[in-house]
Amino acid sequence: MTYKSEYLSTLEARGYIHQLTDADAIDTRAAKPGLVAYVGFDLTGPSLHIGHLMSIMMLRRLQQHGGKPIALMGGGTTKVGDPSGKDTQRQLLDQATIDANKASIKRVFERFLTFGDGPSDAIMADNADWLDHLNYIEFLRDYGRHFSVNRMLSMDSVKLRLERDQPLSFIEFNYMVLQSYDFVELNRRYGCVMQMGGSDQWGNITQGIDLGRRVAGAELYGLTTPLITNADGSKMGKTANGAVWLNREQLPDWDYWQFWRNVDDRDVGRFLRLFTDMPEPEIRRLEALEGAEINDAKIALANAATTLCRGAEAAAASEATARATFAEGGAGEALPSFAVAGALPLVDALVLTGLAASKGEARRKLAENAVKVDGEGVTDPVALVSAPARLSLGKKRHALLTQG
RNA sequence: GGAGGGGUGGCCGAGCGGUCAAUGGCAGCAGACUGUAAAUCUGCCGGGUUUUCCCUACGUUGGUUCAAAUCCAACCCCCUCCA
Repeated sequence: MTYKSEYLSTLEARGYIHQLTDADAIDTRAAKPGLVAYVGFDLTGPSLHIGHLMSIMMLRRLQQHGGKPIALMGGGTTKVGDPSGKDTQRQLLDQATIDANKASIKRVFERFLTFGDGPSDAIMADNADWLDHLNYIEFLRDYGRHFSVNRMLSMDSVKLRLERDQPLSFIEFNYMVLQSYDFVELNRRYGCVMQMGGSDQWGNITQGIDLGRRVAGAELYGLTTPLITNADGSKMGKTANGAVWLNREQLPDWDYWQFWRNVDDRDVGRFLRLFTDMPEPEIRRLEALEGAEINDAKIALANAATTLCRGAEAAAASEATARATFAEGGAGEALPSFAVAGALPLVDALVLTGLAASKGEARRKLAENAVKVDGEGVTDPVALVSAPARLSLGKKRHALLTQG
C-alpha cells in the first residue's frame, strides 16, 4: 500500500505498521499538519526497555513529520494491571513505587522527543490525573454501559487467559475499560485522534475508538506495530542479564551499545530502519555488506541507536572501548570497573565483577578454560589477582579491577 | 457451600517412600569453528566448601518413618463442574 502522507509513508517504508483501523482516513488526516497521537506506557518498572522502543520511535517519527505526540504515563492503569499477554496477574505496585518509576521513565523520553507548548511539541500526560478520582457509579453509568461483556470476553487478552484456564481477576478485566476511557479523555483534552501501540494492544485500542464514537461522537483511529523478533525467531531484547533497559541506571551505556553491536547479521537493516534515523540510502549500503564487513554495519547501528538513547558521547566511548578491547586486546575505559584493595582470590573477583554469578560458577568457568586475566588464560581455582587487572570471561565479557 | 483436578528448579514438564539437587525439553553460560554473526558439535547449568562433605529447595505448616518431592493432617492458592 502506498500513502500520500509523509508520516505513513515513512512508517510503512521502515516497517512500523502492523495494522491500521482505517488506512485511508488516517492517511488523509496525517497528510494535514498537527496530527495528535498517543502511546500509553505502564509504569511497572523503573525503566522502559527495548520492547518499548518501537512505540517511542513511532512518537518520534510523528514529531519529525509535524505531528504532536503524547506519551501517556499509566500512573492510574498501572494500579490495575494489563492482562494482555500475561498468564497471571502481576504484583500490584504501591503508589511510591509507581511515582519513582514514573520519574525515572520520564527521563528517557526527553532524549527521543521535544517537549513544550508549541504545536508539534510533545506532551507528557498521566492517566492518574483523571482515573484516580473517578466516581464508580457515575463512571459505570456514563461509560460502563457502553461496554459489552460479551465482546470483552472475545478479546484475545481475556480469551487466551480463559482458554488456558488461567485466572483473570475482575480488576484486570477492567483494564481495557480504563484504557478506552483514556483515549476519550485525551481526545477531549488535547484533540488526540489516534492511539498507537504494539499488536497486543489492538483490542484495547479498538475498544477506545468505539467508546469515543459512542460517548463523544469522535472519529478516532488506531495503529499497531508488529512484534519484533530476532532473525532466529526469538523475542527481541533479551540478554544474559534480562531486558535491555533504556535507562542508564538499569543498563550501562557499554552494555547497551554491545547489545546492538551483537545483533544477528540478518537483522541489521531492519533494526537500522526501526531504531535509528539513518536515511534509507545509507541503510541500503550498510545492509548490503557481506562477510566480516557486515560488522561495520553493526557498529554503525550500535552508534546510531546508542546516540539516540544515551547520547553521542556514550556511543563514542563505547565504540572506542570496543576497539581497544576486541581489536587491540587491551581495555577501554567504558568497561565495567571495580575498585579493590590489595590482592584477592580470582574466584571472588569474578563474582564481584558480575562475570560469574557464584563462586561455584566461577570455579567451573576456570575449569572450562574460560577465564583470562590480562589476556592470559588461568585455570587455577585458587589463583589470586590484584589490581590493576583486566578480567575476561569468554571472549565478550570483560571487567576491570582498579586499585582502590 | 459441594464434587473433582492441580500447585516441582528462569519456563514447560517427569518423578509419586530410599539409588533425588530431582529425567527430558526450552532458555542461559562457556569451549571448538568464526567475523564480538548464524548454524553445528562439546561441556556446564541451586549455594558453599580444594568436593565421594555440608546447606537450601519440590505451595505453607505440622506429623508418620531409620529415611518424604513422594504417605497423613490442616491450611493457602488456582482450575473445572454443580449449588
